[in-house]
Amino acid sequence: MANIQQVAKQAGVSVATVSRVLNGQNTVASKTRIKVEDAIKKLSYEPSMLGRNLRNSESRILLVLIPTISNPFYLEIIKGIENVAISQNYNILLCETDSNPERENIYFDLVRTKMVDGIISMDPAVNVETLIKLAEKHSIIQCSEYAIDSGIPYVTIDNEEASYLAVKHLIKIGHEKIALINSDEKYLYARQRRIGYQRALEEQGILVNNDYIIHTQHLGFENGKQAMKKILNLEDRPTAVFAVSDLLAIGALKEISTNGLHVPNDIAVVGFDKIDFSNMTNPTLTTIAQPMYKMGTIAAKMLISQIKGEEVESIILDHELVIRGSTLG
Amino acid sequence: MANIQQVAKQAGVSVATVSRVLNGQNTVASKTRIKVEDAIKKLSYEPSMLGRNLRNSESRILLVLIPTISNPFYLEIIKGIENVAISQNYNILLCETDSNPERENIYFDLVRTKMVDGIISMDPAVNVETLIKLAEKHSIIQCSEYAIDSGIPYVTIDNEEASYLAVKHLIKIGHEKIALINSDEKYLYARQRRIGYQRALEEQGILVNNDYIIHTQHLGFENGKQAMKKILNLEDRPTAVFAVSDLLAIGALKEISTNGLHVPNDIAVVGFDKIDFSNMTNPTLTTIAQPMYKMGTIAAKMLISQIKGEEVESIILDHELVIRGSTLG
DNA sequence: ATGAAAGCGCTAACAT
DNA sequence: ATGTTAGCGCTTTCAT
Repeated sequence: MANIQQVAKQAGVSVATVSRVLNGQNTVASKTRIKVEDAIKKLSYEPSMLGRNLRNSESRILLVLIPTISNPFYLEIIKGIENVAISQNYNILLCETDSNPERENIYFDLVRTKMVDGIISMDPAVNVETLIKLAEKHSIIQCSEYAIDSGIPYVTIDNEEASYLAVKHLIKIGHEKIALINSDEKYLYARQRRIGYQRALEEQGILVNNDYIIHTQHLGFENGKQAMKKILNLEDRPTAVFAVSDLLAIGALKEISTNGLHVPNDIAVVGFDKIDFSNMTNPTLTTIAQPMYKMGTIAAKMLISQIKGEEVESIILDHELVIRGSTLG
Repeated sequence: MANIQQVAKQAGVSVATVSRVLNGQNTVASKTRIKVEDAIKKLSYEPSMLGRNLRNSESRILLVLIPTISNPFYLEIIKGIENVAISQNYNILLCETDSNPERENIYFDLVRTKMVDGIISMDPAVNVETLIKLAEKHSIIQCSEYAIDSGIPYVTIDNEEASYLAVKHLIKIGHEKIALINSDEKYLYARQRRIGYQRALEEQGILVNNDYIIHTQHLGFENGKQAMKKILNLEDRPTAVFAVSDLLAIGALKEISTNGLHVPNDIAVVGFDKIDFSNMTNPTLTTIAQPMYKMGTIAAKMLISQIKGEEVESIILDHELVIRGSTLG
């Protein structure tokens, strides 16, 4: 493994000149440049990022924190982040926290120890106090889930409005007994989506029935099945269900058909996220589309700006209702 | 941001002693150790990995190359890799190649420039010659897809046997007209799986009908739908389909029911991988289970051993047939 | 246009 | 048990 010294020697120039060639500076005479390039080729030299990074005091790595890689919701976001990162010569370290504070702390150390230059946090369960403290000295962006007034810039959607839109759609097609499969309301987005749900009902003079609101610990398929089981056992069975995640909704779909009922004739279902799989079910799933890819690109751009020392502002992106088989009689 | 010098000064010792404390060496008197620890706390010092990595000539990052993050098959493998990596104080850089050689080369540079310590390649479309050349100087493991006699250690399953098992199951439950949805046979696993398919048929004296073999460019849901469309248009329509990926099979499932046919009564379907979603469809999917998590842990352990300079041997893991709704009348 | 030299933060060999 | 010091590979300031 050649280093910059050997290249300099081979080319008969100083290391400074080699470095200049490496970094594309135009202060090098083209004759010299060619000598250096020849030497580089001859020694098949590759500059070490370890040296460069130490010197520049950067790692050119961005840390992306997600609760679990199993929810496809995050995949599109990650793609967006990755594409921006690559184009700006950054790489991304993808880390699953499993919403485990201990594990999270290990990952936070990555920025403290300069192993990464900044963090995009997508974990709703993140310890906000720790995050705020970390943000004093390091570059941090929140994506999707965020903390109000934390001073940490975020990119997200209007959860309350989106939820309102979903429920209003169900009401419009004739439903009044609408259940909500929500996640734990310790999360901001869960509280916001519940409020949207309630607002849609109340606006139409429909009484909110607390028995119709089921909380789940995670956003997975199994949680959706379990929640739907409870709903099907209700005395006054709902005719529609709004689940705050597609995976939950798909679990609900499955449980409904397992019980010999039909979607949407017996029970209509609406999900949230528009993951790829929401189009693969039978029937296909009506859902709220989030601009996940865009969210990712914006989060990455924000983080990189912040790393450069620029001011960045939070952004709220648009959502959209996608009507498909699960609400189309 | 304090550095090791300032800590040494604060504690009234040399930088060497601070370094010893940092690295848990037992040659430090406990009195001195306490002084150092106090100084570290007081200055809220965090050692810089940039300095350490340069000095140790390592990055403690493993590169994981996957063709696409959209196929959940990779997710479980990644989890396995990640858990082993973390336990050994490594981190993983996850990179999508999109089976694009250009992009791949950018990622290969990561190991050439010491940005990562080694590579786990899972891309079937990887340029084998480049990979072999790279493996001369760097640590590389192949996972799932591999190159025979390349000298690069790999962990995989017996694709031919697995495919044979799947088709034999279909024959056993009474099918003779069995279609194969395969991917491009430029990939080794595709060739192996086709051989297994043929062997199962021929062993039972069933003639291989080339019209029954459909090739797709990718392993996605849409590809499965398109392939199934072709199969449904066949004059002598098959009564069963074996798809070499669950996503393909799920696409097939969808296309079959779109056409008003029933699975498994009209057409039975078998997939491959046992991704989570294969249990969420209606009917659930019969499939070949690959030990994905285990594959990931083994690949990671192999790579880390190789980085340490140890010899490692390739491993072939067990597969299993999981019989579910799509082949259960 | 080019070179000499300092220094980023750390570890380890060697000296005491 | 602890300190001194060289050096990992690079970039950049300052001098020429």
